[in-house]
Amino acid sequence: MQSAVLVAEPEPETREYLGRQLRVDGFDVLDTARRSEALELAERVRPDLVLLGELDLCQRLRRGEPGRTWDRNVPVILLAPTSDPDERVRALERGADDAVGRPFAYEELLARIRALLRRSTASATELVVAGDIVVDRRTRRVAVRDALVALSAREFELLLRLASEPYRVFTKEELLREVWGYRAVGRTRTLESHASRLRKKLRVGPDDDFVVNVWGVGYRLLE
Amino acid sequence: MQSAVLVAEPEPETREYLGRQLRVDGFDVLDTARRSEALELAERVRPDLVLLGELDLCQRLRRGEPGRTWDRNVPVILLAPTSDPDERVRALERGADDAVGRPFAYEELLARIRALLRRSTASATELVVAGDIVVDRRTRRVAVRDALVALSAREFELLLRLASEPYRVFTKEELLREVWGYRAVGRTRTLESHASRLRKKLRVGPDDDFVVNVWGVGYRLLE
DNA sequence: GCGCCGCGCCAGATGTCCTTTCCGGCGATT
DNA sequence: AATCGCCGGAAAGGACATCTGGCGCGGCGC
Repeated sequence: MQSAVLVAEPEPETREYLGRQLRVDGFDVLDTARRSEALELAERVRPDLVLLGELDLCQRLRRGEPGRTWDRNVPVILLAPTSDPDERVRALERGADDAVGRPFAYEELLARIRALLRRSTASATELVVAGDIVVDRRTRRVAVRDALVALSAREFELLLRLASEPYRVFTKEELLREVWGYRAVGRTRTLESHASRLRKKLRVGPDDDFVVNVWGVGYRLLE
Repeated sequence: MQSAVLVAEPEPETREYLGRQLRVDGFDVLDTARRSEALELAERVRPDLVLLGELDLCQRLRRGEPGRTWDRNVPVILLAPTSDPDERVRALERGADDAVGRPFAYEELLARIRALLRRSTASATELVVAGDIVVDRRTRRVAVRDALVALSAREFELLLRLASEPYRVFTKEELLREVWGYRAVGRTRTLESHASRLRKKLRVGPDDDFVVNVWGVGYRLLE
């Protein structure tokens, strides 16, 4: 999933440069030069992170304003006006999560954006997506085209292993070793039986066959 | 409440200086020069934040090690060896939440520590809400759909842990470790009987089942 | 000291899942 | 097309996890 970043920076060249770069790096970018528009966008779009060019906006963003309902807890990084550490300290004390001086190295800013997003969305979800199948390892829930599917413990572990590398073929020995912990060979019927049940449970539409057998080798997820 | 900071820094002068300063600023400080001791302290003391002097420890801290059970999600700030921005980028990419170069300004480091603690304990508010269940950790009162429920100390702690991340599945070992402080495995009956009692007490309506068992794994709050 | 309560633990009952077995059918090879 | 090995699906027994009522202990208030 793409993260939406709001860039509130009055200086046109920097703003456009950041917009371009961040889009290249896979973010949804909204940008504005005006303070009032920044707050309006924060309310309307609810960005995942805000890149601020001005310190006073930081306080307003954190404090909130009457009648406005943006997320006052949104992650914020401030682009301080100079390289003076005091300015970074001031920003951090006024509620910014991070602050970089100018001129800044884009690579470092990008790394800081990613680190902050990582921290603030931690434990939100741990999704493994393979085609139409979504596996949430935190809640251990599985959805096929938004239809929830109830799996047993082994079935879940088996699907998780297959979904971790969709299309790849896993040998039976591999699956028995990694999902069951079996060292010896020969208990393939156990695996086949589970694969069969998993295939059936994942069958939401009539033609669905997500768990695919590869003759003489093993199984894979998705054709 | 004081926050505990683990300072893992091989250079003696820096380590002692940081320890002194941070204590003055109201932190509980543990420090060590040795890597193995840093991991041991992370496990035993469970600090609220780690100040790292070496990059490789960052990865080990995040990845975890067999048999060790510290909080792999603990906030981490790296003291990079020089002022080279690339070193900061590398640290951030390897899982650190923040990175400052050397020499560093203590004031900025302090501000960054505070900002990171602010962000990472943001969810630890007084009122924990999970669906129809409201837990007030200050008064230790619990309400299910506005109906007050009386819980014992352990039941409250168990519910609090479950409610801190509703829908997430907790393994039994995890709950026994985090709620009871047990290290060894095998005392699952104790947990099960508390889970059972908690489930019963939270049952306000006839069909309520907030404490849900996940077969072969553990428990979660809410379906 | 006495009663009450919470806690940890136990054991029987209950329920779920895993494995194995059987059989029919398909794929590959000749 | 025949044969052999491999696989899918269903069903059943056994294995294992879980629920729950109850018991003894220890702490606390009276």
